Amino acid sequence: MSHRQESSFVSAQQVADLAGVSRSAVSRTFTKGASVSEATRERVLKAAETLGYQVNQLARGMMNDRSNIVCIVTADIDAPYHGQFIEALTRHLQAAGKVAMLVNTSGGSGIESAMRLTLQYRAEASIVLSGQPDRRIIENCIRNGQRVIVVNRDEVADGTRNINVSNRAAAREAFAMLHRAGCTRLAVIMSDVGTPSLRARETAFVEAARGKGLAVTTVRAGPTSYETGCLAARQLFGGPTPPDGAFCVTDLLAFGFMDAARRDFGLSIPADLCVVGFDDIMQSKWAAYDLTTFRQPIEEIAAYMVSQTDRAPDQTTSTPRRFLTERVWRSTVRPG
Amino acid sequence: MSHRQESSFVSAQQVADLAGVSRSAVSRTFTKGASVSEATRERVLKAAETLGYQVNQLARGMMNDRSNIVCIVTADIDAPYHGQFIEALTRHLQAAGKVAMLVNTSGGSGIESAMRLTLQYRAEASIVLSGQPDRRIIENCIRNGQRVIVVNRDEVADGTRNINVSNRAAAREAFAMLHRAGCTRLAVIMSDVGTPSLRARETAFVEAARGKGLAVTTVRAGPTSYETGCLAARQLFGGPTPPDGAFCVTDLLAFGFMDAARRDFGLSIPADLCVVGFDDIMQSKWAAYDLTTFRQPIEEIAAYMVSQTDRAPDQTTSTPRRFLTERVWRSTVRPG
DNA sequence: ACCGGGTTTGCACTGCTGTGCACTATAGGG
DNA sequence: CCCTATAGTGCACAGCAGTGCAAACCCGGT
Repeated sequence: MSHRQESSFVSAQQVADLAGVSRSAVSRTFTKGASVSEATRERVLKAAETLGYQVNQLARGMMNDRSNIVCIVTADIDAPYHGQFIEALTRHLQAAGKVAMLVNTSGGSGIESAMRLTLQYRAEASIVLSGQPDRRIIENCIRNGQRVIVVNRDEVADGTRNINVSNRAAAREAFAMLHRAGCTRLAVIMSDVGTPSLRARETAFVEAARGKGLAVTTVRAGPTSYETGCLAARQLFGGPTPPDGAFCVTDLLAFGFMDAARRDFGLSIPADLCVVGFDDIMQSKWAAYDLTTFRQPIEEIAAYMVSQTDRAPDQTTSTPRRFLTERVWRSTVRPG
Repeated sequence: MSHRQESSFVSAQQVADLAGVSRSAVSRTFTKGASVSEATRERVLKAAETLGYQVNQLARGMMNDRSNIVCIVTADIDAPYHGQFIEALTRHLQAAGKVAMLVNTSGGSGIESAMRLTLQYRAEASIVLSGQPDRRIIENCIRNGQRVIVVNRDEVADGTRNINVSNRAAAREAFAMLHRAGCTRLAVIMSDVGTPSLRARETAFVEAARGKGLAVTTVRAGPTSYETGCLAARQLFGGPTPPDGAFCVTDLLAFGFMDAARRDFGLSIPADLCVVGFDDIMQSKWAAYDLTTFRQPIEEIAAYMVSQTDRAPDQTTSTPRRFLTERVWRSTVRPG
């Protein structure tokens, strides 16, 4: 006889009652490596099947302090790059027996409220894809025994797992490609949010150009979006020094830049203008763009992040893991 | 004195010890509308701040059977349409004080395992964006007191909240637009997954054409993707009856179709070929495509879904809520 | 000083599960 | 037939937070 509301979750006690065993037996049936006889195990499974019982992970998590929840905190979920990243992360997490809690920081509430959610749900780890959480907040997470995994943030807080992508090397190579293609009036299409990884790409490109005695004009016309790319093109080609080679710190920016250059200024790519992007998102191989760019090994990064999600014995700061980008030759740069 | 490991989550007891009050007082300070004096409230808040305490939502959820977790189960998270949907959903969920658990069904484990997760984490509701969960599974969720919200599934199980989009009306209008533009050799670019909404778009278009005495050839060249759109174009324009008007049941298909038609067959749009899409995803307004299509009111749908997420008093089957799509005129159809 | 009314506070119980420990039953060997 | 090793089972407790209830407290009025 259940003392609970009719339409509420089935508990192990109810299964035990129906199967005529103790609740411990039910628990043990669903705990790997516990000692139950085959007979009762079957009785329990049958009763569970009848009632539609599923183990309460919330309670189980409270028991052994392993919620199996991992928080992904990010803004711009609808941006293609983030979408691909989230897809890979959730897939790998589930394969590892964990679940992803997706926390959107675009909603005005900001990142500190996101990290609070992370703690409230006792997530084992937080994967921060975008935004710069305050150092104090991160320290609080770590103090609570949570793992914090961070991409392309240079300042290493104690205990965070850092992941770097070879931004600078790729940016230098981007310059080399444009240089070999004979471009002399160079531009960097940048966004006005100062993410460390984007800044690294910009400065490395500028330095490489300076090494060859070439000046670069940088445009920051807004957030990291297609529209900002359009705007940048209009500023540059409407101005006094139209470029003949551009490095867009993001493929999304490159698309807007290319579209505006072609449609509003009648330029043809790569004849009049060479373009290099960064990320190699799904759209970059679409025929309308066919963008030469640098592939981020999202699958590998996601797999590594998930592996870092396990609570490791040592809390010491590990050296950041470095991932190499791979150059993807397509048709927006003239072959040298 | 804490008997716990050093690096573990802070509990209310520890806060109480530090503040010199009972644990109840701590609980009450963090419970809206409970009776605490201003003095102790401040002492508690101070201690909580010092220790970095956050309420354990897992335990709180176990108490009052309100986990505040809502599961979003979907495949193809990296598809733009899904990305935009997930962004809107998470934003609205967080504004309503809930969190999103993202369950990826692409990982081979399938949808039944996803729904199991949903139950295991005592989610208050499941929002199923793609895939057709077995009727038995849905019934199990409902029996457990969970709300199940489903898009464009015609078969109404008892207690699910259904949401429909005006697929058929839009498809009829798509035909009318192509007809007015003078197209006579029509095609539907379809995917081979039999989602009810996609099928509805196809059949309504075919019926409308038949009403005007026009035949339509349907192509199903693969899953709902850019590449499938390319393939469809190659099949159609390499075949005996190349179309001059195409209805793509998804914008993503339309992009592939247009790119292949332009690049591989030198067609110009809309002079040689008119194209209508469906969804109005972010990329549809990019200059390279500038696709005329039908906008799905994602923001409104997401808001409504989140509102349906609250456990309502009546468990009766509600009539499906219907959302109207809005025609978006761009440049891929000749003006009639 | 005493009493009444209202506000705080602590106790103890609940919800759900995992697990150490003691106990039972069973089988197998001498 | 009896003893022992072992597998299986149930009890009771832990873990964290919310809440009804009763006790304690504070304040003002007489």
